[in-house]
Amino acid sequence: MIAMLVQKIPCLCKRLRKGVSNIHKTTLKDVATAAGVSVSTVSRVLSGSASISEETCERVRAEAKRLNYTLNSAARSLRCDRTHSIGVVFPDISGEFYAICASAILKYARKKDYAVLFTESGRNTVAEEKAVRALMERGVDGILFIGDNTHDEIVIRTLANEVPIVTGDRHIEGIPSVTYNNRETIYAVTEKLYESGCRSFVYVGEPTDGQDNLKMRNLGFIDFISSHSDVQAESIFDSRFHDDKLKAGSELFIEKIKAISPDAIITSNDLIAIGIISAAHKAGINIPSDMSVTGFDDLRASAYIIPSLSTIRQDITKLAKLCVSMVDDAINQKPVQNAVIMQEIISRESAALA
Amino acid sequence: MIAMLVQKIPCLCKRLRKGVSNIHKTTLKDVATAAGVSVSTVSRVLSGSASISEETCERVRAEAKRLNYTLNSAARSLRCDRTHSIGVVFPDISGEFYAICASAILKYARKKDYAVLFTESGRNTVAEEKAVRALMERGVDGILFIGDNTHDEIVIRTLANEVPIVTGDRHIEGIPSVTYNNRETIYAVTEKLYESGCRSFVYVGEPTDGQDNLKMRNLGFIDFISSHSDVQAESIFDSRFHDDKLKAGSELFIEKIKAISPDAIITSNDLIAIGIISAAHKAGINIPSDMSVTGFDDLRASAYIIPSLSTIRQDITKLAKLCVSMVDDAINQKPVQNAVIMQEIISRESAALA
DNA sequence: CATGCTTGTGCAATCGTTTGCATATAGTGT
DNA sequence: ACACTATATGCAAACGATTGCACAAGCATG
Repeated sequence: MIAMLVQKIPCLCKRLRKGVSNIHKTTLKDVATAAGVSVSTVSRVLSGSASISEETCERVRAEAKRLNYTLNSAARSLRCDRTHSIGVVFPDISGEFYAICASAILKYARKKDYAVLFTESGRNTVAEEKAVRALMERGVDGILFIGDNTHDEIVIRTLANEVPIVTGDRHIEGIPSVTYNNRETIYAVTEKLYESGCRSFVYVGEPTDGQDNLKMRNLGFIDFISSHSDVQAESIFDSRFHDDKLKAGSELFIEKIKAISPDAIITSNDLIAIGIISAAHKAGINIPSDMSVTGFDDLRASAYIIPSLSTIRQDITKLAKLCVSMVDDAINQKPVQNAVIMQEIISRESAALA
Repeated sequence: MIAMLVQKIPCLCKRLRKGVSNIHKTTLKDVATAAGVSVSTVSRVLSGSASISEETCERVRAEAKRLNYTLNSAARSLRCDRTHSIGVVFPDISGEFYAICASAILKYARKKDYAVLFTESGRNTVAEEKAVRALMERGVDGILFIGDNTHDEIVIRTLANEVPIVTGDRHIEGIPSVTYNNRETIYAVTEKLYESGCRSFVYVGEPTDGQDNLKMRNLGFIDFISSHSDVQAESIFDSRFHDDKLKAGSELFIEKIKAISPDAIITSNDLIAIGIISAAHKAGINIPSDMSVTGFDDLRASAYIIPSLSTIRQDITKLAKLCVSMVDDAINQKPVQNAVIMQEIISRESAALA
């Protein structure tokens, strides 16, 4: 009986609007009627876009408040072709770096009155394209791509013709971006280790396919090594890091690094470093007296683990702030300029980098 | 000259629409013209909402694809009074728990074709109200409140009359919720420590004002203690944990816990536990031989720190999945039922909980 | 007093989609 | 051949906010 009734109702929309939940949302029209003026006047009062007499203004505002008027932003978006929202594409929002970045983006976006639509690419081209398509359907005013991306630049380039785009922690020629000086920093770290006496090094990181940051970090290492003939060095790229960096770091140590037994291990990530330290500890190897280990990111816990981790800090808040402000500028047709943020070397117990 | 020109243009919207960036977005009308049918037919084909001849369908779909048609969801929202989006309010999205939760929400929401609008309350009533207001303006179909909240229940209760609401990791009488069994779990943890020989305990956590989870955790502790006369126990609530749990844990240890020197420390958070362990290590106190320490949350790094942390795992993915599915049900007027998720005790090196 | 400017307000079109209703054509049963 | 249904399509009215244009009233200038 009830099933039949439901089936007979032809229009889901109408049903929802007028049907079961009949909380009528106050519209401009309601306010206009209540205040005895036209809809246009109310609109102008509330947006402050024209000269309206003080008296009318007050009456309208009072009624709007009394009736608990809430703007219908779908209507505004339709009319103005502007949603006041930005889309953000992360590889995966759950990592500490991206989570902090997301939080900061939210903060700065709110200051500029943008709503934020987050999506995850899951480091998967197909998923990312779908996510971006959804963002475009939602009519975001601009899109932020944060972090490494496995997918083709061409997608972003094409997209850039339709909507303002800014990339964070990544650079694509011709697209506004905010990046870090990865190469120089790793060079400096290697140099500091050298100065403190290390002569054999292992660089450990994820495979660098298509990820410029990781490439740059390794290049910084190579830069130093190739200009110093008295050192031994090796780079290990392991795809297991894509999944669980901590576990992979641990496994990698047991399999390979222990045999090489270098003076210092430079990693591209704190989690990898923590995994290695954990495995080294179990193997009876002391960090840093037997071997130095450096991380990358300065995770919140890195200062508190034992031994505390020497690492590289990236100012994530600055990245977020710059990204939001750049995409805002791009949306408003203002000129934008690429930015590079300097990383900071943090010396703690696991390696002497002072 | 140019400045004058810009000033003379009266309508920002029109300017944006027809002006500088004149990329005309394909509409139903364009597709209709191209396919030689009416707008309604195109709409029906693309939404599959009515019987349309196979031939017409194909022609329309082909044209839509050729012209790269993208739905204007503002228009649809306006017409149907439904945005297919949900709002999510977090205290702060950058913590590991919330970040993982956000990621999972994104995943399940996408499966049900919802866009997600995240906001942060910053544990601040005023900010939260503003955030919620923004969500309402955007016309979200439902709202998820995740995590502890400092603000008044009344706000949520009032809101619940306007829009479907589900709370995650928190319960408010009369509002659908997904929660964890905090009280029982901490009871069980205390019991296990007791069984392994501990007789003096310190419970360490944030002040529990208005945060039921924290209250429940401490109550589980109290439950056990008050039913066993042969133990010594104390609860310490420290407001410094609101800021930097790691650092505060460390300071608290040095100031107080060291003097008490209990057999076991039960904390309400992994970070607090890590801070304490770090300080204990510096003070020459061995965990767990001198003192057991338990955490709460099972952060990713907790298995890899030294000593590895015994803690309590909450299935965050399950929480997210249930929340999304419940709010979806609520939106579609289906009945919803509160859910409680069981926590899991993880025994590692820092305390014997097996 | 005629003209022009300023200020305050309303009318009505518009944004792109959805959908109730009308209609046209084809097919079925008697 | 007639009525009747099913299928396929179009027409036009909404949804709520914005804004160009029109216009009225008030005021100042020559």
